[in-house]
Amino acid sequence: MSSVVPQDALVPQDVAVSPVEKFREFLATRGKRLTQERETIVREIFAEHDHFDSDQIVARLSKPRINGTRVSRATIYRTISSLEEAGLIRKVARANDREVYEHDYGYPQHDHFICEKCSKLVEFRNEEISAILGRVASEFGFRMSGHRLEVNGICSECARPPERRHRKLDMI
Amino acid sequence: MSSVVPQDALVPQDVAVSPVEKFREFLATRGKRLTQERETIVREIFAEHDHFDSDQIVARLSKPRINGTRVSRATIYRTISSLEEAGLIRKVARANDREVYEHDYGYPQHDHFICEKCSKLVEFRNEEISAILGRVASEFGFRMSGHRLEVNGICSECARPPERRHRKLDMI
DNA sequence: ATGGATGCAAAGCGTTTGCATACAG
DNA sequence: CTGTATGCAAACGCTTTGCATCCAT
Repeated sequence: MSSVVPQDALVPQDVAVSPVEKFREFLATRGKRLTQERETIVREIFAEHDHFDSDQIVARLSKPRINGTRVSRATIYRTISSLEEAGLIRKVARANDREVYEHDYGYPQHDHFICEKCSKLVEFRNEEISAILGRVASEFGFRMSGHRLEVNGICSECARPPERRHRKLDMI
Repeated sequence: MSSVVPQDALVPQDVAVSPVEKFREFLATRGKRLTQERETIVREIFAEHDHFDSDQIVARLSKPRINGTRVSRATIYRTISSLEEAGLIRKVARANDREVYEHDYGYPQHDHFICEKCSKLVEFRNEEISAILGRVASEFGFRMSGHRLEVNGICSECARPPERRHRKLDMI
């Protein structure tokens, strides 16, 4: 699963507190602790800005690791749920029967193109949409808290007709 | 001025062919037949314009029926998949770990509010959004085939502060 | 001590599928 | 006859959970 972030609007915003710290605060409000395992998971998830599913994290953390904590599947699932509650991550889509998550903390609201051929997720941002939604919601007396917008179709790469490696060969 | 097309815009459009007939045509192109079971399922699904999940249809059709065919769970799942391929229905959301479908054939494109409290789905239609998406997609060289937009929040009913049945009682 | 956290394995649950049987053309 | 469709039950795959153990305060 790859994700392209072509717009500079989607680089991380400056956030005062790191995801780990943010999570610790959240846990504290629930009388819970930031354990070694939880911290490992958060660091792994926020190591780079990319979409992910639970199984990918399991794959990386649940087998004996040279350096670092090994974390069980159960704990990973439980922690991902907490991270979602904490607002650090959110579900963006479903692919291959798996929930796909992305960072929510420290990144601006955006939506996604999903290529029906290669399953690539491409982020895009558009102010107008949020604005319209806010307006439409209020017309319905609906108190909007967020939205999820997936645009399906074929990405430019997959749409390109199959071509030989070099254009000149086409002249045969 | 409202760009929202309220409920009555979402009544069925005049369609030349009934869902059953449309499905028969689709099946024909695949060398398949419209069986008694398949017809029963389509009729049940299109009996009224409402969202549904597989289990609801199973509940209605998979037990011995006084009048009408009984249909197995497997056939219902298989037929719902076909209906989706045929473009007669489409997935709109996921609720309680189940895919939620709606009629796609004969109804205009629209989006949904989803109440986080009562899970109610409210349809709304807005031309601007489609227009913007078309524009943004083309900027990305993305060939858009459709979209899925869920707006989360609290519906007007659930947002209303809890009040006693009759206002006069409030005066006690 | 004590309540929270982890890991393991088993259970859950919606959905899919293999297979034997039934059926339509 | 031959390919398709159905029903049943078992299989699947992701996710959740019961429970014994472990750990931090």
